Formats: sequence, C-alpha cells, structure tokens
Amino acid sequence: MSIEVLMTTISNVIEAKYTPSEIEGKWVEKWSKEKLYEVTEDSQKPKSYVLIEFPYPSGDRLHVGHARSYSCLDAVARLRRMKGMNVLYPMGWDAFGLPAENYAIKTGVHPSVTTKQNIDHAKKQAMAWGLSFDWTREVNTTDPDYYRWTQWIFIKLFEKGLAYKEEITVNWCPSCKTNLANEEVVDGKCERCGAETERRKQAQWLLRITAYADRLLEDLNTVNFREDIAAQQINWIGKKAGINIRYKVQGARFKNQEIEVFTTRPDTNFGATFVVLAPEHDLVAQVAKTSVKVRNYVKTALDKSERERQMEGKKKTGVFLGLYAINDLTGDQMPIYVSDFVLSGFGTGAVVGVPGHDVRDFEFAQAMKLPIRRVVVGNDGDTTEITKIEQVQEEEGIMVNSGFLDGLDIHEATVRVMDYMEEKGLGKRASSYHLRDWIFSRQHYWGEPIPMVHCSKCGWVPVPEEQLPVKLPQVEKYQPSGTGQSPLATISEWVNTTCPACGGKATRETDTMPNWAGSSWYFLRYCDPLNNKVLGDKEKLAYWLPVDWYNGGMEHTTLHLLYSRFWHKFLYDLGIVPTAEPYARRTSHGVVLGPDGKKMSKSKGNVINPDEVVSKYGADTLRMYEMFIGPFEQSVAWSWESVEGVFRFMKRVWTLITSQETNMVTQSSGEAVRRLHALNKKIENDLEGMKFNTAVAAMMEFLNWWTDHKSELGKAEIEKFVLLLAPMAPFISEELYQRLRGPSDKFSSVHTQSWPKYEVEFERDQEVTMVVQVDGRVRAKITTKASAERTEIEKLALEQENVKKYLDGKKYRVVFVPGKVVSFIVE
RNA sequence: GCCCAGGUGGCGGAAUGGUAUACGCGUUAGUCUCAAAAACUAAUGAGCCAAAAGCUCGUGUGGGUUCGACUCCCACCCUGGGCACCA
Repeated sequence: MSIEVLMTTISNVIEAKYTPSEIEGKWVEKWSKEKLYEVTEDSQKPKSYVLIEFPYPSGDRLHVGHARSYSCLDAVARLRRMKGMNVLYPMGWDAFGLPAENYAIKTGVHPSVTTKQNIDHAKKQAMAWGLSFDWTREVNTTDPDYYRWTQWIFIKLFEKGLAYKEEITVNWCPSCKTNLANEEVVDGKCERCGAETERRKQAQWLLRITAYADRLLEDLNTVNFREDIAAQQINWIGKKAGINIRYKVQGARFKNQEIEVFTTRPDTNFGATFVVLAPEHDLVAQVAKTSVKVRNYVKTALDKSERERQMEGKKKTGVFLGLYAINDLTGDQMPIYVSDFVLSGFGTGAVVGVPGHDVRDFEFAQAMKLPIRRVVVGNDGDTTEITKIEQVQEEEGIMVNSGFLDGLDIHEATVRVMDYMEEKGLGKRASSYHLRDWIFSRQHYWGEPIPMVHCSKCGWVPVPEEQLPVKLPQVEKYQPSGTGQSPLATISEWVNTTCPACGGKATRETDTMPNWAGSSWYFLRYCDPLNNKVLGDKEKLAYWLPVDWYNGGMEHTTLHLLYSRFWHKFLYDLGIVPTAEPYARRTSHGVVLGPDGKKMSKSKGNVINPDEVVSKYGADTLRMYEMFIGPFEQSVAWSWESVEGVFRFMKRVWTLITSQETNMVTQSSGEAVRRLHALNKKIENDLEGMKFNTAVAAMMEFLNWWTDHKSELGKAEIEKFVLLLAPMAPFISEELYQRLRGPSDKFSSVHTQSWPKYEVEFERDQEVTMVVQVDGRVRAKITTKASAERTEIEKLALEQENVKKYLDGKKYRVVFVPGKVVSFIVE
C-alpha cells in the first residue's frame, strides 16, 4: 500500500468521506442477489416497457454515449417502478457484425469467441453503472436459439411472397467484398469503410418493404415519434401522388407499343415536347439491339458508379432513339430519348419533358435543342418566351396555351386533367415512392444463414421449420471470396444437401442476412426470451406490447426503425403480435462529443472512457453528469470541469446527510416541507418529460437551500430527499437510505419503496413573488401567499415607493395575472 | 434546392406570453493553512456612478402583434442534421 493510499484510507475512516468505490460494488451484488430488477407479467399492475437500442458488443466496449441514454432511461425505469408500475427494462446484444469478422480474418479467432469476450466485458460495465436491467431476459442475436426465429421470420416472408431473389444491379463495396443496401451507401461510398462503391449485376434476396410503404407512412399518425424522426421517415418513404400516362409509340418496328410515364404535373402536359427513358428501360434495350450509338450510351451510363454520376453534376446527356410518342392532348409527335438523368427505380423509369416548367427538362431541352413552350404564367406575370433557366415556372401560376385548362390555377388544372385522362383512358392515377425494396443478401460469414435451398427441379425451397436453425458452419477462412460469394460457399459438405420438397440433389443458399435482421424483432424476444416453441408467447406479447418508450440514435431513423416497423407489421398480419406498431413513443439522444466539441474518435485522441470516470468519481457521478450535461436530445461536448461539479454535489449530499448536526433535527419547517414537495413534482415531471438536465439542477438547487437552512429538515424529509434522488443516483441513495433506516433483519431497498406523492394543497399556501410593472417595466417586487386576493395585492403594489413615483397621480389601468404580475398602464 | 432542429453571459445551459441568464463551470475576493490543494463563504451580463440607490441597454438581424415577447406572426442571416437529377 502506498503512502498516498494509506493516508486516504485513514482520512476516510476519520471523516467518513464519500468513497463511491467502497459502496457501489457491494450494492450491485446485493441487488442481483435480491433479484431486484427481475420482472414477470402481472395483470394487477400497469405495465411499462422501456427500451434502449441494444448495443453491438465491440472491442471498444461501451462508451460514454451508451452511458448517457442508458442512464437517462434507467432513471425513467426506476421512477416508474417506484410509482408502482411493472417495468420491463431489458438488455441484449446485436452481435453479428463486421469488426468480429475482420478480427477473425486477421487472427483466425472465431467471431463467437471475440463476441463472447466483448459481451462479458460490456455486461460488467452495464452492471457497474447501476443499470436496472432484467438480466434474465438478455438476448443475443448470434445465439442459434435466437436466430432460429430470425430465420423463421424470413421463411414466413418468403411464403407470403415478400422475400424474392432477383438479378439486380447492386452497390458493391470492393473493400468489404460485399454488396450493400441503398441505405448503406453514403455519397457513393460504403457507409462502413468509406471505399467507393461499384455497380455490379448479381442475384440477390430482396424483401418487399415497398408493399408496406403506405401503412408505414399512414401509421406514423398513430404513434408518438419525435417530429423530426417522423419527418425523416416520411421523406425516406417519399410518397408522391401523380398519374401514369400512356403514350403510343410511332416508329417502324414499335408501332403497337406504348410508353408509360409517371408525372405529378399532368397539368403542364400541353407543354410537353419530348419523352426521356432511363437507360434500363425495356424499349431502350430493344432499340439498342440495332443502334450502336444507343448501345454505347447505355453501356457507359450503366458502368458509371454512383460517385462518377455525382462528379459529372447535372450536365445533361442523351441519345435520340429515332422514335416518337404521340401526345393525345395536342396530337404532337414527341421525340423519345434515353438519358441517365432518368432513374429506373422511380415511377415508370420514363418521364415526359416539359421544359418550360421543370428545370431538369429545361436543361435537357437546351442540350438537345428541343422546343420550349410556355403553358403557365406565374405571379411575376411574365408571358414571354422561356429562354433562360430563371424563367422556368415551377411552383405556382395560371394555365395558358392549354386548351380546356386555360385560365385555371395549376392545382385545379391538375385535378381537371387527371379526371379527363382517366375518363378517356389515357392514364391512371398512381403513386410513386422513394423507398425501394430492401436488399437482404450479404456475402459475409458472420451473419444469419439465409435458410433456403435451391433445387434445379423445385426452385427455391425453404428449410423446413423443424430443421431450424440453420447453424453457421465452421470455416477455414473467413475472408469473402471476392467473386460475390460468401465464405460459406467453400464448404461443399454444407452447401450440398437434399431438396426438402423432392428429395433430390440441391444446394444451400450461401449468402447471409444483413445486420439489420436480428435487430428488427429483438424487442419481441425480450417478452419471452427462452421460448423454444414459438417466437414469443401470445399472452406475454399481449401483456408487454407495444414498447412504451423506445430511445435510440438518430442514425437509425431510416434503417433500423423503418425495418423493424416493417417486420412488426408483417408479424401483425400473421397474427403473431398484438399491435400494428411496435413502438408507442420514440425519442433519440444527442451524441456525446469529445472535450474539443468534435466527434469522438481514436485518431483524434478525444475519446472519453466511462470506466475511467467510474473509477475516479463513481457510477452515480457518471450517471448524474450525463443527465446534467445538456438537453437530452442535443449533442453536447464532454466537460471534465462539469463532472467535478456533479461530484461536488454528491459529496455535499453525503456529508450533509451523514453529519451529526443534520441528524439532530426532529421537526421540518413548513418551508422545507413545501420546497421538498415542489421538488418531488419537478423531478417526476422532468424525468417523464425527458428533461434530465433540469431534474439534476433542481436537486442541486434544493441542496443549496438546505445547506443554508440545515436546521429545517427533519428525518422524514431527509428520507424523502433520498427517495427523490434514487432514480438518478441509485448507489448513494441506497447507502444513505440504509444508514438512515439503521440495521434491520429484513433488507428493504430504497428502489422498492413507493415514490412520494405530491399534493395539490401545498401549492395554495405557497409564497409567491409577484412583479409590479408600470408601463411594462419592472418597478417593484412583492411577496404574497398564492391564495391572496387581487384587491389586497393591488393595494400592496400601489404602496411601493418606486411604483408611486411613476404613477404620481396619473390615470392608469391594471392588468392582473394571478401569481405572476400586477401591471399598471398609464393612459 | 427541399425537409427538420437550433442561434441566450467568458463557457455548458435555464426560462414556451409575465423577475432574462436557474443550475453547473470558470473568474475574483475572503476563511482555513507555514504553504498549496481540497472544502467553505461572498461577488460575478454590459454601461452611467467613487459607491449605493437608481436609470438605460441587452436573448442572430430587421419589422409586426401585445400593457408586457427569448417565447407568437412576417421577412432575412448563420450553424447543425437528413434527403437530393425522385419527374
């Protein structure tokens, strides 16, 4: 033992100093032994399902960002438990993923080994932080007993026609050697490794999430998501209402064909002068057979990576196909082009060009020297020929040169022309979506095997339910082959199997599922984690669902959140889950930035290790600091000085409550009772309202008052103060509570006590400071009872010197706001 | 370009129509100490003033509504996040 440690130990004994390391560990063990946070269905109690996003157990351990959201929601879970609710606050591991696989590629250590080590460590961290998880419900997505059901859901999707395999152009990451979902490509680069993605044609499994687009959109109205989360989902689904218009094609070999275009602006159709098709369009392929020019253009366009397309900017290129489409409104022949600015995945992959009223069409018309017609006059009143891009009238205006639409506002005209087209059979109202089907195949080892078998006679056949799970086999090399096949393809004894349908020779699917699979339904498994008959018992699911409060990162808004809503709705349709939506309320936390205000990263050297905070200041300080750091939904920079501030608070609480002087007080003053009452209400409202920072501030404020009025708080009120502290700082409050209670045979934790109730009558007796204003300026302050009469208060206000001075015999009128202000307005 | 969030002391922030700057940090002074640290006490938006009292100004900018605006309305500027050749 060093001298320093010895000195500290001695002084602790003498002064009974606050030493978190001496109290926290012992309570973790005690709570676990007492099964304090274990929960079962109880129809007598109102349930509350509080959920945080389960982490990926990485080698970097849980970081201060995890600590922030887990601590805050833990305070909510603890508060609700004390309020008598049956609270489910579970934890698990989203453990399939690249880091473990990459580590395996480098070292040959099986990912399950690394994963287990990481989970063990992270679990120790979570326990040390005093998080009240029910560990008997822990789930792990890489556990075959878990992914058996992930595979089972996939088979159900397949059976309902919502999973299908198709040759598509995919985003290929040459570094990760796998394809990526559209959502995983950011700025033409791989979201994970940053390598530029390439385009490849490959057969892939897709999930038909687009079949649920409308419901995913509409049901947002039935849940309480933070507004920007809902807005982002709406944007991502990107529903646009319009019309599909059919045009007859004119040209030697294509006489009987038609082209269908999607547009949201059929009102401008009298101004249409050309049609443009995406390079992937069928008609383009037909023309390409005989036209070298078209063939070359299509080839170049399809070879371009996402990145190259962006580099080229918005410069318009294209080739005339030598064909025309007939505009039924005008009888005009419109030349048909192919151009890569038209996307095959949106609408019908074909657009009608109205260069006067769409900037992209204008640019294309200029590049191809096509005619430009004005059919709308905007608010600027400009009726001249459109020759400059600034003149393109898109947003509003009145129809001109448009036959029966002339004189109508564009919005009325849109409805009128759609009715007309539908009546004449020229088109049909339709919607188009930004949302695409979910590319579900990955060529990695460390993921759930897709439980499908391919038979040359029967096609794709699902593995029979009783043979699930299809376990991940051992491989020699974890490295993806690079040919577009996962490492599983090299194990011929695993790949070669028999067809479950006909018994003939067949091969297994060797692709695995993406990361998002296991996390799309984990919250269901928490309700019944050990069930080996079904994914979850119906009654248990009915008891716990929906999740009452789900908190997670903003980065999961368009991926995980949408995917899991989709799976949940699918399971709802199968009658497996009781609710159409999984999450009743969704919030998200801000990122904890480094002390320099930048995102934490190893390369910047600004990473804060939560374990270091715990060993230096204790878990209670870590928790309360992370609550106090700033508004929960906002990103905030780490500040060691503020950690010190919170630690000072903990020390002051400790010293005050353990001191002899404080414990001599037998009777609380009225003011103390009233203040504590107000605090009680504030903590409850702030925690439920996600205002963790002001909840901590209120505790501090009360402590400041108490420090100045040490003789005013008796034992009952001190105990109440400790109860109010318990959800936020579980360790110190347990320790102090037990000390206040004194020795007892039967252990009764502070965390199983009832939350104090606040009563309205306290508010009536409350003293309030009212402001006296003259002409809107504060001239005096008076203190009265909240229940005082208006006339009495006004009289008091008029007696104030500084008020008299300004009124001075003048005529005035009075505005009176009870409890707040008396305002004199000189006439 | 479109959608969302935000702009308040030296710093993190509080206040959603009624005392702007709660709470924390920092700074200054003091107590304790041989000294320092810790702890405790006090002060701390700016200006006028020796000081106090008092007055004036002050929440990104410019207008408006109101007895009264950080808060509501209109226009604009800036920062962060999301989407983006989506017809």
